[in-house]
Amino acid sequence: MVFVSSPMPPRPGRRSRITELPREPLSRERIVDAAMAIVDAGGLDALSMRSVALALGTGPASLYAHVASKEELLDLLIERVAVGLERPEPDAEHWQEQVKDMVRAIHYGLLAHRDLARASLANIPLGEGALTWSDRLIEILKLGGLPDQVVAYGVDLLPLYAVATAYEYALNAERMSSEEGERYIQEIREYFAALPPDRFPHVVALAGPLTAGGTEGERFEFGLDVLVAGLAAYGR
Amino acid sequence: MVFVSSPMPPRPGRRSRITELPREPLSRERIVDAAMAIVDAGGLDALSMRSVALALGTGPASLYAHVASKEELLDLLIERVAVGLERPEPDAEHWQEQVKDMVRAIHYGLLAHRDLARASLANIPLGEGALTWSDRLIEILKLGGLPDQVVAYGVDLLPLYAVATAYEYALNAERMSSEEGERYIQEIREYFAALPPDRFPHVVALAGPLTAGGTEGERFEFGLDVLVAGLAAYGR
DNA sequence: ACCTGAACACCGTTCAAGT
DNA sequence: ACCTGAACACCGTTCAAGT
Repeated sequence: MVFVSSPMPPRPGRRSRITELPREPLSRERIVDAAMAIVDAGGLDALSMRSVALALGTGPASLYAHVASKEELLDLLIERVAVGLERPEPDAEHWQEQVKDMVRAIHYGLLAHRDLARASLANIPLGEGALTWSDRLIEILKLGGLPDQVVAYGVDLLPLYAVATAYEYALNAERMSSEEGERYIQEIREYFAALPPDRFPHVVALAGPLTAGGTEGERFEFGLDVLVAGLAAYGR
Repeated sequence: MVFVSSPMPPRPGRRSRITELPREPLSRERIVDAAMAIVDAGGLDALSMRSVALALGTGPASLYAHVASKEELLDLLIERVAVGLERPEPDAEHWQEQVKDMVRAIHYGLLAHRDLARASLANIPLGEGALTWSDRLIEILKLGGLPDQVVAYGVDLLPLYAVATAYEYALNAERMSSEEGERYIQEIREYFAALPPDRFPHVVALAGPLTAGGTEGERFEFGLDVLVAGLAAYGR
C-alpha cells in the first residue's frame, strides 16, 4: 500500500525530506520485483507495463530506460525463476531420479507463479540461470551414458514437457477456484459420458479414466516416467 | 480491396442494387473463414475482432451476434483444423505407426496455419472434430493392448506433445524469414560455443548437437519415438 | 543519464439505438 | 433478430521536453 494523498508528516529529528523525496531510483531489479509480485497476485493477464509502472509509482514510459520491451521483462521473470531452481549433485548411480528432480523443479517452480509458464513456452532461455540449469542437466544425462545427440534432444524435450504441463495446469487453475475445479471436472466427465455412444464409443467408455485419472501430479509423473524411460533406452 | 468512397456506378442491365446491397449476411462460418484467412496471412498476432470485422466489411460489435468472445472464435479455429485431420483405419498390426500418424497430423495440421498452435495449448478441445479425433486415438491405443489408465494419459500426452512442439517451431518461424533462420541458429551455436567453459562446460561441449542436431522434423520424430515406445512398454 | 507527459495507434467488449 | 456507432476501459511503445 502506498500513501500518496495523505502522507504522514516528517518524523521529528534528523530524517527530513532529503531521504524521503528522491525515492529509490528505478532499476531492472526493482522492475522485475514489481512485475513478479503482480504476476503472483493476479496472474500473467494482470501484468502490463502500466501495472508495473503504477506499482512503482511512475509512468509506463519510465520503464523503457531499463527494459527494452515487455518481452524482455518476461524473459527476466523466467530467468528469475531459473536462478532459484535446485540443481542436484550429479551421481551416476541415480541419474534417472536426478533428471526427474530437475524436471519437477522447473514444473513446480513455474507453477509457484501462477500461469507464468505461458511466458516460458515462448523462447529458448539463454539467461545465466537457465544455462547453468541446462549445463547440469546435460551433465547428468551424459552420466546416464546417453549418446550426444540423445542428450541434445533430451535437454530440449524435458523442459518442453515441464513447461507445457505447467501451462496446461495453470490455465485450468486460473479459470476456477478450487471448488469450481471439482465441479468443472465433474461437468466434463458427465459431458463425455453423455455423448452419443454410436459416434464417440471410446470416449464414452473411457469417461472415467479420462477425467478422474488420478490427481494432476500423477498425470505429470506418468509422462515424466515415459520420457525418462524412453531416453534411458538409448543408453549403453 | 473494398471501394467505399468511389463505388462504380451500377452495371447496365438486370443486376441492380437489389442483389448487390444486402451483402451475404454474417454467420459463424463466414467469421471463421475470415479469421483463418487472417491467421494464414499474418499469424495469430494479426487476428483481432477488429481485423476480422474489417475483412467482412463491418464493425467489431457485429461479430458478437454470432460469436461469444474472441476466445470462442479461437476455439472455432482449432475445431476447424481438427475436422480436417486424417484418421487412419485402426489396424492392430500397425498401431504404433498409426498413433504416430495421428500425432503428426495435428502437429503439421496446426503448422499449416502459422502459429495457430498457440491458441490450441489453451484449452481442452471439446468440439466434435476434436472428439472424433480423440475417439479414434483411444481406439488405436486400446488395440495396442494398453491399460485404460495408460490410454487415458496417452490421449492427453500425445496431443500435448504435438501442439507444444508445433508452437515452439512456429514461434521461431514467425520471428524470422528462412535465411534469417539459418543465421539465427548459427548465432546461437556461436553463443553457446563462446560461453565461459569453466561455468558452462557441458553446454559448450555440446554446442554442435544442441543446435545443429538434425532438422526440426528429426527432433519432432525423436520425441515421438520416445513417447510411443514409452507408452508401448505398458502394453501386454 | 534518467525520467516524464502526452500522444499514437491499437485492443476486447458493451450498449443504446436503429432497421 | 440482426446489425451498428459510439463509447469504455484498457494496451505497448515513442518522443520531445524536462531535470
